[in-house]
Amino acid sequence: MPVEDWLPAAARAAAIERTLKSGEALFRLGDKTAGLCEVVAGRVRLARVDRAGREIVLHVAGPGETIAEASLFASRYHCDAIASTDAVVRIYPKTAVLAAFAQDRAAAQAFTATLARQVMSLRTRIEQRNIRSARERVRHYLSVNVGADGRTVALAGTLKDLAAELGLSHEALYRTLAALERAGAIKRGKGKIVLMRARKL
Amino acid sequence: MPVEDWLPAAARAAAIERTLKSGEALFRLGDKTAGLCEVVAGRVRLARVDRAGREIVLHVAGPGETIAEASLFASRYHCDAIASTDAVVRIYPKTAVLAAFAQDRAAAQAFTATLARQVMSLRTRIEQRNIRSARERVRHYLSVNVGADGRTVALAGTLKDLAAELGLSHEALYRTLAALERAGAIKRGKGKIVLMRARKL
DNA sequence: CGGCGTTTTGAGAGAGCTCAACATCGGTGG
DNA sequence: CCACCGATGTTGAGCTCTCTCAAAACGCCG
Repeated sequence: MPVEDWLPAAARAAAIERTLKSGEALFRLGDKTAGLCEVVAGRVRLARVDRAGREIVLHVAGPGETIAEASLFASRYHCDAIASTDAVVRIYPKTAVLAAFAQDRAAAQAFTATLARQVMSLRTRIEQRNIRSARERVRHYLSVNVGADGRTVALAGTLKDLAAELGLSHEALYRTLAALERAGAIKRGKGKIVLMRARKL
Repeated sequence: MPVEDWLPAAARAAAIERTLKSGEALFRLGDKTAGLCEVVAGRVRLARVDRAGREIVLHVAGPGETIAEASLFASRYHCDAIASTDAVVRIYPKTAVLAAFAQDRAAAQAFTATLARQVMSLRTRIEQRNIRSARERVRHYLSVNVGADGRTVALAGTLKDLAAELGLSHEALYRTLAALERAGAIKRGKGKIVLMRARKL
């Protein structure tokens, strides 16, 4: 849900805009929280680094999406936010947003509903990450992310990015997609995947 | 955070109490949502069933914890809730809770903060589920769930339950715990695990 | 004591990861 | 316009680790 639809103008007016180069960090785990953040352009990923030094992608946000909602109630960030492409973000300071919620009940409730939806989508992601099989994981991703036509899945970034988002090695993803295409289950296009025969997935 | 601390008495008065036998379902995916649910006694797990017929545990709630928060804003449940032990739950009807939030701003904000925390803990769980290695996954679980003393991890149910919660086969969990104990990293007691040498974990 | 579910241990197979080599593509600069 | 370069995309081979199937020891409760 777009920020303009529910965040009162007073809070929106306090926004700070910031541009990020690809690979640049918006914030790091442990930094003090600034506030709610909306992605205006590009893509920003939330990630943590495991003890083996590998990055674990928790979420990828595109234009219109917000990140760091939970940080309104925390003093420190609990993960990294890094631009996956050149990006522009708007930061709504914590105090301004909380003040707006105190005055505008509808805004507060809309925000709560947003969080509730996020909880559901995170559960879905847990379900995905619990799947060991690359094929099933890809299948699950495709079925969750089909567009309105029910057959097309738009790909935001590179396949390598997707592999990271899926928690697979990029080789495994390549192989799985190739196998699915060979089997006639999908067709790959530039920046998209079209489901051909759900039966074969 | 205990429900009594933030939910207004008016909403609490509308609660319906229900007892569940071990294995009994509180609700199933697709059922119409009733409202917020608090676990009074026993343990209730949230789970989905994957297409291979295996159950994927999304969360296990114990006494004092609430489940189905997100369902306040949805019309259908998006996962199953099943009693892992004999249990008692209190259901606060959706309308009563939403009405309370409309009147009591502090309650609404406390609820929002609860959701925000849940988002964070779900992210942590995604991180965990992304780990392939059984050893690392157990290590992650232990480090996230150590008690106040920093060395003891209380186990709610059986090791088999824990294996399901971790998304591991129970054999893998047994072997991993045995190996960690042999290495002197942990010590197992009844219903608990004590960390001995974090170095060896 | 008998029965059932949990806890253990063993062996084998499958699947993804890692390392490695190579092809492709887009952008840059001569 | 073309050569170069880095990153993405692709494929191959071997290894490791977990899963699965099996079987047995253990513990608890009637």
